[in-house]
This record gives sequence, structure tokens and C-alpha cells, in this order.
Amino acid sequence: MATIRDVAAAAGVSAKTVSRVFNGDLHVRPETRARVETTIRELSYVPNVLATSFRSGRSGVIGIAIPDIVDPFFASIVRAVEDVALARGMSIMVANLGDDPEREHQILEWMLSRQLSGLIVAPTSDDQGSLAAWADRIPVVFIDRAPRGLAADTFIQDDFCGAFDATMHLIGHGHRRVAFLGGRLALPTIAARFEGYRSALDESAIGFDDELTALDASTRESAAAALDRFAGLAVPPTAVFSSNAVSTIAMIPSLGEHPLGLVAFGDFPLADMVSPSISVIEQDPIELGRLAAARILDRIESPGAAFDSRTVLDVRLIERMSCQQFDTGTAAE
Amino acid sequence: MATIRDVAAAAGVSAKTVSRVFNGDLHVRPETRARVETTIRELSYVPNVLATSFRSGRSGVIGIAIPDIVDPFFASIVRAVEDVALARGMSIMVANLGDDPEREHQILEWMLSRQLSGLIVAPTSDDQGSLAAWADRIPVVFIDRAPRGLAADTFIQDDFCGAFDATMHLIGHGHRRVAFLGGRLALPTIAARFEGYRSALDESAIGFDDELTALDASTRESAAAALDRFAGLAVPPTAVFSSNAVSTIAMIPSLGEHPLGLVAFGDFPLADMVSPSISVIEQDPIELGRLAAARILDRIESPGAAFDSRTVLDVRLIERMSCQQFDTGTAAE
DNA sequence: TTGTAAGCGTTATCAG
DNA sequence: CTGATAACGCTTACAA
Repeated sequence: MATIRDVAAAAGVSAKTVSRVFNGDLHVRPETRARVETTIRELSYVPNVLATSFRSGRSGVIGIAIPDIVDPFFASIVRAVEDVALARGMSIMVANLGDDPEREHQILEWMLSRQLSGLIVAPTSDDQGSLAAWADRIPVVFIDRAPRGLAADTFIQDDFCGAFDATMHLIGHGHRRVAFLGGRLALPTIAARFEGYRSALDESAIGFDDELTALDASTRESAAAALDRFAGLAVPPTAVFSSNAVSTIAMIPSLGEHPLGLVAFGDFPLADMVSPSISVIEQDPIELGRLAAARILDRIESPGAAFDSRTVLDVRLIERMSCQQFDTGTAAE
Repeated sequence: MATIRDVAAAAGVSAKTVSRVFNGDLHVRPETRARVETTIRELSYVPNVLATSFRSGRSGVIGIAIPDIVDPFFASIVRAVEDVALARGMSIMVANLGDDPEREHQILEWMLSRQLSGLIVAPTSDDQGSLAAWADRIPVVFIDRAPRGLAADTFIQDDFCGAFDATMHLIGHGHRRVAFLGGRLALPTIAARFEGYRSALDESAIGFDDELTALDASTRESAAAALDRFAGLAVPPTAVFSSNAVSTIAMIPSLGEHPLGLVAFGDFPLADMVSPSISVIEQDPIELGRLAAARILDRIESPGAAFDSRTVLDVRLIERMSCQQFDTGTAAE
């Protein structure tokens, strides 16, 4: 491994000159530059990234912490971030937070102690106040889930409106008993979707019924139990709004036994291929990732511009068949 | 940010002593140790990782390069690797290779120049000879796809037998015309599966028919075109062996129009929920990831033990409904 | 335009 | 048991 000094010696210049050539400094005589460049190639010199980042105090690494890389939604975000980062000469470090706030805390501390140049987080805990100390040292951007206890750039989608539209759509199909399925209300996304759901109910003069809410539905078993409970109610629901893709996927096996109307938040692979095909609120993880990455990069390049913006991406309903299940025939229009 | 010297000054010792305390060196008087530890806590001193890794020449980062993080198979591998790495105090750096050999080359060079402690690769190109120079400097482990032009630890699954069993299973259901769908034969996995498929044909005294192979089926459009072509054949196939999950998922929409028997390599979410449910050869990405990570860590800790092993994980057939489609009734047993 | 010297934070070496 | 010193490879000030 040739060092900058090896190159300098071989080219008969000082280390600083080699450094200048490598960093495109203009104040180098063309012939000197040419000579150094030749030597660099001959010795196949590659700067030691460890030394460079140590010296500069910046690692050139963007951290991205998400609940679960196996979820295609977050995987798409990660890929979008990687594309943007790579194009600007940075690399990414991925961390899976899971859904344990304690683990989140440990992992974020761990990542941050690695002198990241920036951090993108989709948090799982309900308070990010502990990041405040870090946030004014390095750029932190939140994605998909807004931070609590901390002001920072945030890129989310319109959870409220998406849920509102989804619920309204079911109501438009004549449903009066619409259940809410899945998700932890401690998450800002789920909380906003819950609000959207309730607003749609209010708007339609349908009272909210506590019994029609089932939060634990992340596995096939728990989703089945939730639908069973619904079926046992005095006045069972005829439709369900599923608040997240994990719950939607978990409930699919039970849909045969419980043919409920359904609109779900979050598209997923094969949503159009199961029967019935699932009507969904479509998000745009790639755009979300791109925007967050671009913002992080901007903040890294101009640390002065510390402003906290909130960008809300629109979502849209993709109508498939599941919303027509059990259609009571009293469509709104 | 307190440095080691701040702690040393505050505790009235030298930097080296603080270093010793931090690294659990035994040659420190208990009272000195106690004093230093107190100071460390008071100043909330955290060693600068950049400096440490610069000094040691090792980054403490394991690179993991895969074709596509959005593919749940590779996402599971990444997560397993992360779990193992984190438990041993290392972090991971993920890179998406795509399916462009040129991009693979650039990205691997890029990663390697970052002084990784180790690298796990599922390569996309057909020659990894260019990694040889790196491979004897840092541990490199291949996963899912065996390397070519280079000897290194490898963790793969039994592609040949999986494909053989899948094809045999279809033949057992009475099929005599079994097509092969999807995948780039340049990949060692697909090549081995193709061999398995042909061997099953041979074993059953069914001639291989070139026309029953359709490699381009990674999108819904191309998969549909492939099945259309099959249907137009003089003697069309009655069943298909799909060599990879991407092609399987791509062909699902066409299955309605072309009700072929099907066994597919690679399980995927909702494979049991589409109709017909898809019989698959199940792999174990988590075990694959765990093994590869453990090996990398071992190699990092004992660089001397440079041996090249090849571990082949078993796969197994999960029978669902798609293999019975178009059943000709002449079951083998 | 080019070079010199100093130092980023940590740890290995060698004294004491 | 503890400390001074040097060194890792690079870049920033400051000179020349």
C-alpha cells in the first residue's frame, strides 16, 4: 500500500503537492501535476480513507436507521438513499432498529459514536429527545415517522389524509361498521392514520366504536384472532381499514373466512394478485428516500443552514377489489 | 467531546494510563483505575472511533455487497449478518450491486478502498478474479453465489438438488413437458439449477427441449411473453420450473391465462396466498447470513487460518397447490 | 507554485 | 505500575 509520501518521494515533490494534485487544487504547475499523476498511477496509490476521515473529523458515512430492512417499504428507502449518497461520494451504514425503543437507543448511540457525517432515522420509540445533543453536531433527518421531543428536518407522507380517504372510500361503498386494524398507536404514523379514520367516521356521522379497533395484528395468528373477535360482536363490522402493510399481509389468510371490505395503508408486492386483490393507499418510499438523502447531503455541505422543515408527500388510493367485498350496495355517488 | 488527554489531565495521569484502563489492561493499580474510571464517566468520554480505527488500520466495518436489498431473500441475509456483527462490536456497510458487472466492479473497489475489516459478497458478475489482490489482505466470504476466478470461503445452498427435486416433483405429477423459466445462466446459482433441471429430465428419459427454456422473465411483461410463446408451441409445456423468485413473482399474473403446473426455486411472502398457492424450494437466508458472518468474524480474529471451505445448505420442497395444476393424473408413485 | 512543520486522537515501544 | 515519545497518513497554516 503506497502512501502519499511514497508518491512524493518517487515524483520528487513534497507530500503536500501530491495532496494538492489529488484534491484538484489549481495551484500546481501542469508539468508537476502530470508527473505526480503518472507516479500515482504507477504506484496505484489510493488515499487511506481512514486517515483522511480521521484528519477531517468526518467519516463520509451516512447512517440510516430503520425498523426493518426486510420490509420492502424501508428497503426501498434505503436503496434510494444509497443511490443518492453514492453519487456524491458517500457511503451508507444501515441499522435495523426493530420495534424495541431500548434497542433503538443503543443502536443510535452506537452509530452516532462512529462519527457519522449524517443520520437518517425512521424511529421506533416515542421520544427522540436524547438525540438532541447529537443533532446540533451532525445533521439528522427523520423519515416516514416524525420525531418527538426534538425539532429536525422531516420527510413523511400524508398519513391523515390517506387514512381519511381510505375510510371514506369504504363508507362510500355503503359500509357503516368499519374496523381499524393493526399498528402501534405510539408511532406517529399510526396515530395520524387513526385520526384520519376517526375523522372520516365523524364526517359521515358514524360514531366511533372502541370495539372495532384491534391494534395487535402483526402476525397471522393475532390478525386471525382480531377478525374472529370482530365476527363475534353483536353488530360486526362489514369492512376494515388496515393501518399498515404488515397487518394487511397478516390478515390475508383470514379474509377467506371473514369476507370483509378492505382498504389498506401501504402497497406491497402481490397486493393485486391475492384474492380479493387489495385496495391500498400507495406511498412513495423511493421519493421519500431521495428527498431525505438530498437534504442530508445539503446539510452536510452547508452546516450553517440549520432549519427544520417538514415535507409531507401525497399518497393516493389504488382501487382494486377488496373494497368491494361485502358491498352493501348503497354506494355514495 | 472529551479526548483521552482531557481525561488524563483531569485524573492526573498520562494518556496511556487512560488507554490502559479503557482497554482492560491488567497492569493498572486498582485505585488509579477507579480514579480514571470516575473521570471517564464525569467527562462522558467516548473514544474517537475514527482515531482508533486509523491507528489500528482496521475500520471495524464488515462490508456486505448484494444484488438488491429490496429482494426479501437478500434483505434477510443482511439482517442476519447485522445481528451477528453487532453482537461482536462491528458494524456493517451495505452496497447494492444490481445486475451490472461493471457497477459491481466499481462498487467493490469503492468499498474495499474504505479499509473494511471483511467483505461478504453475493456477486453479480461472472468473474471475481479482480478481488484476488484484496482477498489476501482482508477476509472475503462469498454467499449464495460461488466465486469464479478466485478461491474463497463460500456459503451456498444446494441449487442442483433443489432444482432436481422440483423438476422430479412435476414429473411425478405426470408432466412430460416441463419448461425452465427465468434467470441469467451466467449466475452460478441459475447454472446449477439449470443442470438440476436437465438431470431430472434425463433421469426420467425425457429429452431436453431447447424451446422450453425462457431466460428473460424478470418482469411481468417478459414473463407473460415467455408463457405466451410456450402456449404457441406445437407441443406446449404442461408445467414450469421457475428458477428464481423474481421470475416466479413476475409470472403469477399470467398463471390465470396459462394454468401450468409450477414449482419454483425460492419461497417468498404470500406464496401460499395467491391462487394457486405456489409450491417452492425453500432456502434459508438467515442461516446463510449467520454462517457467513460468523466465518468473517473468525477470519478477522485469526487471519492466519486462511482456508477456503465451501458450505452447502440443504433446501427442501414445500408442496402447495401449484404443482397440481394441470395434473395429468399419472402420478409416479 | 511549492515546501515545512504541526497536529488530528489513539496506542506501541521503551524507559523509569 | 506508570509515563514520555513517537508514529499511523493526511491536511491545514504558514513560509519561502
